[in-house]
Amino acid sequence: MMPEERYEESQIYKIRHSTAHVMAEAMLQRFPEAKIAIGPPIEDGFYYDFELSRPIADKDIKWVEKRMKKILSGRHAFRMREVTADEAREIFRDQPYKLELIEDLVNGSIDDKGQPLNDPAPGLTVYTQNHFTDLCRGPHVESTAEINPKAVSISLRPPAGAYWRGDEKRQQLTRIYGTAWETPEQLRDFRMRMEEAIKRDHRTLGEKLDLFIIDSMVGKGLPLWLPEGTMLRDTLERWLRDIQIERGYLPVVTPHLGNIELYKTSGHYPYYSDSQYTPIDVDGDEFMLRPMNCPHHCRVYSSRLRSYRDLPLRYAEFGTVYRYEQSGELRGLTRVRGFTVDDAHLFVRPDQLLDEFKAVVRLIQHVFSSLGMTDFRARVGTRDPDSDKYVGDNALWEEATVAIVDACDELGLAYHIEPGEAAFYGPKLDFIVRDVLKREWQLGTVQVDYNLPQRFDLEYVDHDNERKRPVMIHRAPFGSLERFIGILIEHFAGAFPPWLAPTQTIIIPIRASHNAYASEVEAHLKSKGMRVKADLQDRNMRSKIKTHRAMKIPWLLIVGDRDIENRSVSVRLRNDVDLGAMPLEDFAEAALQKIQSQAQDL
RNA sequence: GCCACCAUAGCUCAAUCGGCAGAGCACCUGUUUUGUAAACAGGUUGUUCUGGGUUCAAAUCCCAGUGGUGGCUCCA
Repeated sequence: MMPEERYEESQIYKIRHSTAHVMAEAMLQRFPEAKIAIGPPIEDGFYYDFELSRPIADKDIKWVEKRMKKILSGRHAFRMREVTADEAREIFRDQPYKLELIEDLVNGSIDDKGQPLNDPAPGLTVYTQNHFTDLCRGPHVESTAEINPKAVSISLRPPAGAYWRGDEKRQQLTRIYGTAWETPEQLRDFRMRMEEAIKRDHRTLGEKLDLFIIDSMVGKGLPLWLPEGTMLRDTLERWLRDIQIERGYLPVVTPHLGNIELYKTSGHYPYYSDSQYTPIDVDGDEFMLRPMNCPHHCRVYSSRLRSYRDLPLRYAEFGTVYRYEQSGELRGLTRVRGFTVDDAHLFVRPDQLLDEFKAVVRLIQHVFSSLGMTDFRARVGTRDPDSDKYVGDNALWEEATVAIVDACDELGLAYHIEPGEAAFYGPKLDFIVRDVLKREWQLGTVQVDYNLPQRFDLEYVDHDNERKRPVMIHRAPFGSLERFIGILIEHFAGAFPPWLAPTQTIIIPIRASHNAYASEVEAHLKSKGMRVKADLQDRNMRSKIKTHRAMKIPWLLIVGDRDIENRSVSVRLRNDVDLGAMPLEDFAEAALQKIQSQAQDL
């Protein structure tokens, strides 16, 4: 692969950064009393945060956009100047956010525990274009002549509230988003990408394809799975369940609710109380909707005395968990309040850890590749050496981290290490997938845990007759069924490979007189295990084709007199390829082959 | 939770300046029997999200709430 140019050094980064300054200039002309905060480039564009005296309206945005284009057309140079701290304080004397930044730059900032985050900056620089000066490290374009006004827009994304320095206890500012490209063609492509993303939005497709709904009477963030969506979900579940049973996993089922003592023992309560629901009173005892499945599985382990010969024990459950999410954060299936984890907990001896970990990673790789999801990266989350929020002793952490990294190396998995991303009880490996909007989603996760075995006092009797502590591996290839299916919908734009398609084949009789044959074909394919329906409604053939095509059914079988005579079906694919007539048996064989091989094509 | 925007028939949307709430699709009833992207005719469907206010008059203006959308914060 070609080494990619770092975004921060690219021309488009400079364009976006400079356009952000131009937007700030135009905004100050519309809102002279505005206080400016920060305005960095981001993926696909830039933003700038302002404190405004009144809400910003669409007509303000239009005005500002127009003014920006005028400024951009003015061939104004971006001039950099080094200033002393006092000069900077004078320049920005009316800009409290800038003054705060200057102090942090001069002194080096510290976090709320007094730990230094940055060293003091060697010098301060300001950039000026036209009538606007901003505290800025740069770099910028030489002149606005390098920015094409026709490749800039600030009306594609609505303004949003954003807290100063991302801290919800501080002032909420108005964030204006913009996008800027090198050429108008690139801007047009970006618009088209956004439109494509909207077309693929799993919330729209989910409704159109009858997969799921979210009903306000049932509650926010609590999806209802319709029959078609449930078929898809069940297919995924059955598939993974079978794979897991082949690999020695043991299915268990545990309740959605548990006594609060369980979660006190596990440490989830009150440690994660922010994302848990208020306990429920049951005859004077407190019960909680479970936020995780692992405490229940620990108690399954504890149900009898274990020998070293019993390990590894791999308990698997599609376990539904409930977590409080702030209402503004809920989104379709990708962020919900109740969801099902394809969970398993492996209880292993320390000497089994590496092999078991590798087997889990192989399983996850198999799951992703079977679904054609190739745009993912792996992240090894290790602990932050300067933090004390972790449990367990250093030697065990070191051992677990080495096991994870060795496993990745031995499997040839591309990964990068991120200190500070570990769970509090152990290091982990996360699989991060990119969707069509280029948003990254954390899906599968594997975590090594020394903490819960200790908290639940889990033991096994080793061959030397000593009681020892097992290690736990938490793992979930999908992460959450809901989120995973949401991403699958967008990934396939609703056109699922046949093995996943809720309905695989629709049979369309040309006339009512062909209904009997259509039903016969339906029964035949059903007996072979296909998900198939004959559409016998009193409507004409063409309108049925239109309907089922829109539902992205993989195979449409048209049957008429000629087909009855030859015991054939006329096959039309959802991508509008017409395969013509073929013997029913040939179709069944070909379709089953595609289904059984989990083919991506038709 | 916070900021902004939005809410009209089952769905997608219209309704000029505050002046009788409409269309397409869907659905129902007939007619039609069709070889690959919507047959024809007729019909049903409304607490204009909820509650309050302004007005002779409110889908439309104002206030509050509920729900949705885009962000922010958080994410075991």
